[in-house]
Amino acid sequence: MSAGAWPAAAAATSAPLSTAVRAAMRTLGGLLPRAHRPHSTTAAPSPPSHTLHDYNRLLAAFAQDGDGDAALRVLRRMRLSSPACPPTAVSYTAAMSALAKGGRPADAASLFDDMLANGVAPDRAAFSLLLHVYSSHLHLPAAAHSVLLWMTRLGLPPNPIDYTDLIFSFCRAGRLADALQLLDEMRALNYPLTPHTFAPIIKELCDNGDIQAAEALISSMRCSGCLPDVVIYNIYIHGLCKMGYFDAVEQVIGDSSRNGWVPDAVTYSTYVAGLCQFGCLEEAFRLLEIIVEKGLQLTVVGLNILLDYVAQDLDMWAGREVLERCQELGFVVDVVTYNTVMDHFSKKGKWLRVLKLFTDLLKKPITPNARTCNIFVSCLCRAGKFQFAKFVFSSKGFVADTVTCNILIHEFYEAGKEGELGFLFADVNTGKIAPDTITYNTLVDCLFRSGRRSEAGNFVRHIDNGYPTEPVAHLTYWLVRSGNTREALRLFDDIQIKGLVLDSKIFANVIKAFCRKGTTECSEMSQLCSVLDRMLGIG
DNA sequence: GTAGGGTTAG
Repeated sequence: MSAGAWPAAAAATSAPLSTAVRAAMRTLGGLLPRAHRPHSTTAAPSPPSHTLHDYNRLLAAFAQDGDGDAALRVLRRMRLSSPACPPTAVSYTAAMSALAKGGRPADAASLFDDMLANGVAPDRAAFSLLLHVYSSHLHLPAAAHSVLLWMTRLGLPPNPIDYTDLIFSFCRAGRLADALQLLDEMRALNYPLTPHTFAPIIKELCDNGDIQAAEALISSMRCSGCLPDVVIYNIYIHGLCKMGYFDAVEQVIGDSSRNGWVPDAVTYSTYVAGLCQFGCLEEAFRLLEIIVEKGLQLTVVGLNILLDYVAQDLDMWAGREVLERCQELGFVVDVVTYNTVMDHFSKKGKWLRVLKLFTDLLKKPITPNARTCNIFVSCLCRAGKFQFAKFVFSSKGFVADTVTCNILIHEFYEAGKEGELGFLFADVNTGKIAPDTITYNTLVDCLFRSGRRSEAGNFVRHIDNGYPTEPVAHLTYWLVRSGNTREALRLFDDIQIKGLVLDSKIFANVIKAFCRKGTTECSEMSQLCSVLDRMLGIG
């Protein structure tokens, strides 16, 4: 290997080296790129030959770091070094693990094939990892299941964790029957069952609204000696909340100590969020008091959900009170909390309050994100502070994205200031911001509403390869609403002449527009009928 | 290497 091969890759990896990698590198000094070697005035010693153990240690360290490229280089080095040190199943497994952890699960799976092609027999751990990659990373439970059968045939019996992995994967794919069959197999094999095995099954049952089956399975756990823990009950409580069965939630929590578990912050946050979603804010607040009395907190997600509903259903000032109270109580708040509160103030037109929150945020160890910036810009526009918005947009450190672009287009058009959008389109034209379908929809709406009907039509004709569904649906809506139904029909002709299909979204908008017009004139009704005929393919 | 609640901007 050339001396230059590594440093470039090493420089590209900005993450600091982990202790594990450093330790392994000390052993393998000769493998290091020059850039990584400690400065030494003496000549480098001739590279020692490395043992399999050394290589595997290094691979294990790269696996921990998720550095797939480095692991692959080590494998190559093992094969090509002289004397050769052929990688074993352990080496391949570590490299697969590095690839999977580094976000390259497909490469990890194909490395398994390389191992076979190189005549190396996979061991149980290699099969387990392959099964894990298929089930958890690639979301391919059927492939993972075939790995399970394959290893069984080879006399390398899958362990309870392999089964649990696969059950999880089947459940996530909605294949409950397959998951239940595996559970039966585990029982038949007398494998120990843990809450980990049941959790995904109970979740799937709850997601399907099958509360009775979930409850029955939890009872069977109690009988079989696998005591359900707080995670199992939290999944169940979430299922109950989604159905609005709050009496049952009370009962499950009331029975908790008898059933040997203790409700935690997730239990109560789930319950609070459930109450909010059903509009039971008073109950949510009562519960909040109980949580505080118990010395527990809401999780930050739970708090954010509560704040969102409080601001929507009561008012923002109540939201602010809740926020302040929670901060007094030492509840953790995060950037989403701030975004939520800022957005609600923004919608109430309290831009100074938003500015205050934004500056408060900057003083805290919380980093604003793209949403924070967009909420801020949108708030300034809503308050008519267009110069301020432009200033923020072009400030250093402000990273505008497509959403910023959509906000600005919408707001500037609303205010009749579309002529000032040059600063924005400069960034779009240079490719700094990529427009998306919402950008196009927004532009169609804005063009039409500012009276530029034919421009809107031309625009839709020229986007992408012509007539993308959503902008067409928006244009259709406005045409019908403004009484230009015939023009909408001509638009449909043009689209169909081009060989394109009229999407149901387009017709949905036609109907919506007619409903909004609220007109019952005969001529209009016959036009609506001809549109409906088109929709049904009989026109 | 495995299970829970999952919120905010156009």
